[in-house]
Amino acid sequence: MTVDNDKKKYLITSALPYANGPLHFGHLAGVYLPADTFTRHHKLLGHNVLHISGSDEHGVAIMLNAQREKRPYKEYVDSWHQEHKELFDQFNVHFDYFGQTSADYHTKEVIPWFTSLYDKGLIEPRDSQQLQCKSCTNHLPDRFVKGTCYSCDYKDARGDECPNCGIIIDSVKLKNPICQICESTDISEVTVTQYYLLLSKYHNEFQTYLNSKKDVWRKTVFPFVQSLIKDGLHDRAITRDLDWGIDVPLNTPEAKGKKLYVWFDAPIGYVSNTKQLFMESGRDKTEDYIKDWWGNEDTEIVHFIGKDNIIFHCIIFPCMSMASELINPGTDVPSNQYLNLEGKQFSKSAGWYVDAKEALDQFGSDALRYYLFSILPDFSDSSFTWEGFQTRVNGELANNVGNLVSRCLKFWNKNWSDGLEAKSFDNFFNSKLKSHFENSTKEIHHYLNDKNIKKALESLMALSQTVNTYFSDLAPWAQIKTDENAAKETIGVTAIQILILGILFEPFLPELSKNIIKLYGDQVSDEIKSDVYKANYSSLKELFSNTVKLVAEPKVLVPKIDKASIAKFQESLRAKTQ
RNA sequence: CGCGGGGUGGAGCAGUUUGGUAGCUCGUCGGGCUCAUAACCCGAAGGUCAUAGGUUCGAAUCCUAUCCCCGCAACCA
Repeated sequence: MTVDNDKKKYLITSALPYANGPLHFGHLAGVYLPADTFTRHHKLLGHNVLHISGSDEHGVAIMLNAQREKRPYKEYVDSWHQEHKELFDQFNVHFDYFGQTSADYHTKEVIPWFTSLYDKGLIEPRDSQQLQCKSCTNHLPDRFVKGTCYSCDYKDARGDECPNCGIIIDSVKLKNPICQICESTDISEVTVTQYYLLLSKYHNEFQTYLNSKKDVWRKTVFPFVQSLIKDGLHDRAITRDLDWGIDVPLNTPEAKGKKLYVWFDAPIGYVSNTKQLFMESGRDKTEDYIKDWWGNEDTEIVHFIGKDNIIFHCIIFPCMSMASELINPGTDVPSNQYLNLEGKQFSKSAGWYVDAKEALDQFGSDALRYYLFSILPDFSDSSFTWEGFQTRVNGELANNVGNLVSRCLKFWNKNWSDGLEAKSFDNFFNSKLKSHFENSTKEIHHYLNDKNIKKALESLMALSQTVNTYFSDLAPWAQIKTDENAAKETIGVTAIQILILGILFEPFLPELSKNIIKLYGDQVSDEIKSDVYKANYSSLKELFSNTVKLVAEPKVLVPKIDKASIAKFQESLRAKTQ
């Protein structure tokens, strides 16, 4: 097994969840689960790795919803922040730091970004026309206004695009505009001054960066980005007239009352949260969050996101990072496609979603993680179905893995509860099995390094199946009648394979992994786990060079999902379609 | 000609970059086993790889054209 050089660091980020509503399976499968697995993998390999995320708490949508619920903004985002944090905990998605963009430390981190870009002449104020609702006084960005298309007279055109004729709409020109916030038609055009990030000035530098990603970024990412910039980069407004957000850090009259656009400050949250981690943990005071991590050439910066975030993570944030010279741009952006629900896109407003928390309470994290991994939308959209969930968990995880642990370890406990002596295990270490496990481990690592989580888990499941075959071929239940030592060896060697499987499952299903390892007792140290994960079996061999007994009676590790338990979820969705 | 993704045995998918006997999981059928969560193991059937042309000794894979499905992605986070 090759070991990466010690200098290399992995800075892994997960898209900041918007503190404005419940998270569903799409978020988990698209971003948080793959990121968690990738992180756990590198931690087990002993690499220097951080997984950073946090709540994204600014923006118009949050303002409007907080107003609707008549709650103070801060209280509103705090409650969603808490909610999301708990969900991640229950799903065993672990972050080294999960912060908030409404926190003071974040504001402090954002200001230098703005001033640096401003001082370099990459930010300037410009006037533009925008609609404003006279009734509720809100400014109306594209999505907050509807009206009649000025090209085809379609009555229900959106503020950004006409669904009928497909043209890109300039919302100011819409006929008969209607405010989407208060339904008023009393709308007028006003001139507003906003600050623009002059990405057009940065086109060549960005192009150089992009070219270097041709063979790094996924096929679903690189061509898309390339097509977006074929006409050059567009300048973007990065301020808004809102009363919730980070103040524009300028003392000019134009800046008064303006806030930074949420997408300007949000990605900086990755950096501010890293800094806050070091501040709070005091883990290694000498470790500098910029010098050692964000600005370090030996750091691989990996942004896990959904495809709706590509523009920001592949174009705007890299430009901001390079132009401000504050941090290095991302190395890889493994953007996933969308996960649908029973064939249709999740939609909170239409009620077409499953509250991840409710499902978790019913089924636990192993079953849901397993199924979500198996349908991970890494290269194309996929669909969550309750029937698929039941089939895959029962047919694969329960039957293949759960039952394997049961059949072997129960046999062991029933016949030799005092333990098995060293010679029962020894054969694993000089057999073909060992190299088989080494090769499989190598394959799994290869896929994980490639961020191909689905494939990695498939390899692991295939490995588990070979253990079932091994066990069946030797038939210890027959051996024990004629040659007890042979039976002991079958059980011993299978038990070792199960333990290794348990350790290899850690990045995917940490709960299951823990439960399997637990059966073998405290003697399976973190060091042994780490060695075994790297397919180095010497410490494991040492452990099994004594008599070993199981410390716990094996229970059902993976309960079957019965029809009745998924029925109520299916039922509530069916009600939504009527 | 808006852009992107996709169309492979009954279902869900891999394989397409670098052409060379069409693969996986589930389901179905037959057999074995009885340690185990009615689980496990072995074997079999089942595909003109959306369609039509073309290149080639050879095409799921390359080229051209057409059809169908999904999404909207620089002011939805």
